Amino acid sequence: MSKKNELIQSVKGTRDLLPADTPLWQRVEDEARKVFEAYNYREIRTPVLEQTALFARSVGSDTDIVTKEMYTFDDRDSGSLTLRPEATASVVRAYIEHSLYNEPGIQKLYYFGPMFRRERPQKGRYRQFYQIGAEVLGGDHPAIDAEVLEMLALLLERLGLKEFKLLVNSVGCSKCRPEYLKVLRKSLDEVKSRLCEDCQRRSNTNPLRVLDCKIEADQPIIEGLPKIIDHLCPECRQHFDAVTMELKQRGVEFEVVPRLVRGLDYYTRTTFEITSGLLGAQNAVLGGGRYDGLSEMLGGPPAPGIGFAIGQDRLVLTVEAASSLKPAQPLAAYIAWMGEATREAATMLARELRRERIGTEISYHPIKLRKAMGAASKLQVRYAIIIGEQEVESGNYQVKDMGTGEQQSVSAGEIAGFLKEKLREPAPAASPVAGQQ
RNA sequence: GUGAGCGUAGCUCAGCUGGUAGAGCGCCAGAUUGUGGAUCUGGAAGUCGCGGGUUCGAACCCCGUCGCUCACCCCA
Repeated sequence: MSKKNELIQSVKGTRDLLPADTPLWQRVEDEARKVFEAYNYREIRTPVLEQTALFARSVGSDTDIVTKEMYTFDDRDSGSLTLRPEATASVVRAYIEHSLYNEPGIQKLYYFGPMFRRERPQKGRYRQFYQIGAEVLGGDHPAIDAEVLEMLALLLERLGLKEFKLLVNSVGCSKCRPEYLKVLRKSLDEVKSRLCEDCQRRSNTNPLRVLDCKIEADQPIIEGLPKIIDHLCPECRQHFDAVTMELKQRGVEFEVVPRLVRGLDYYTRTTFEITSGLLGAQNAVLGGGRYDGLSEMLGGPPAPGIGFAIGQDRLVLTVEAASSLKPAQPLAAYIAWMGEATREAATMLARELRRERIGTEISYHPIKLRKAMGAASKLQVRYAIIIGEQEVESGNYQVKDMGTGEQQSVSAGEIAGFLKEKLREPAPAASPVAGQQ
């Protein structure tokens, strides 16, 4: 341990999720899985590493993600590779590569996993971050868009979240968007001088971004700018109207936000975002939209699609802030044994309980009963099982309810069954079990 | 890439105009050799982020550097 051994820390923007954190993450993942599968989505797992060209072509070679945020390196024999900054491109690539378009019906796919973007970290934004996402490929019916949003609303509801807003817009298609951009540029030229510095720059580089400006003083001016939903082609207009109508039918609350523009090039028509006031500046919990041309951009057949990505880090922050989920009861039982003469009996009981999926802890070396009870208490187990020489002799062990302090004698062979029966009942109010509905 | 704030014990933090480090919580042990959560007593644990400078003397002042956080940008 010389002083020269410098401490090695986790890489900037990455973090460890410790045992104190993971139950919430698991809970969010479990709920997402259940909801998605109820809507007939199936899981897909794609590599974290992809050819750089995949993202350059789909996300857009002029976007911030591609120009300055990707972790890219040259592999010895595979050319330029990139740690995925998002997963939609990968899912569509896999869809094409394995000809999933030949499967009957449309494909509904979901995924979980880490994404990588080299940005300056801040609250809710990390260099390795996690997304829970889904894609629907092979259909462009407005009912699909509406169903996706209905599903998302259900997921958030199941996670106990109420403070969120669904924002919806349409960004048109390759036919109507260029027309709109012309109109927007023209209007911007007239008002540009009155906008903030950033917006003046955006007017040239990315006029759509001006609509997303958060500067108070700019708002009245932005209000006056032409809206893309007023410049949609008849097909896009019809699609948008159908989506909003269906959302109303399904009882999904939403708000049409003409200024909602998404940052990735492949989006067409429906775009959406869900924001939470419980986050900081990075208030988007999830975002997504339709991408009807993406499959073709990647060399596949025409295959319209729509999808979303939930920022899991942000969702967890939101759930935490709303404290809508209670921590789970950690463990069911602790076995307290006294002296070497009781070791075997205790070990065998632990083995049996664990085989019966009853969470059990036991000391590896003999300790005083007092210490054992202290350990049981710290672990917050529901039951302590006491095995001393008397118990081994009689074959009846002491089972103590740590909540009430009541203790009873149960024969060794019946303990597993006894605990299983008891554990079926919810724990007393002092230690609620997560997610009981 | 830009800006601001903050780095003192495992955690949360105190430490006045520079005099060489403290509290609470947690942890360990004992009071209590077969019964936990309370209480009391004791204990372990700090290169005061790192490097340099000023000074008789630096956790404190100055410079640099690294890290974290938040914000801009952008996005999940």
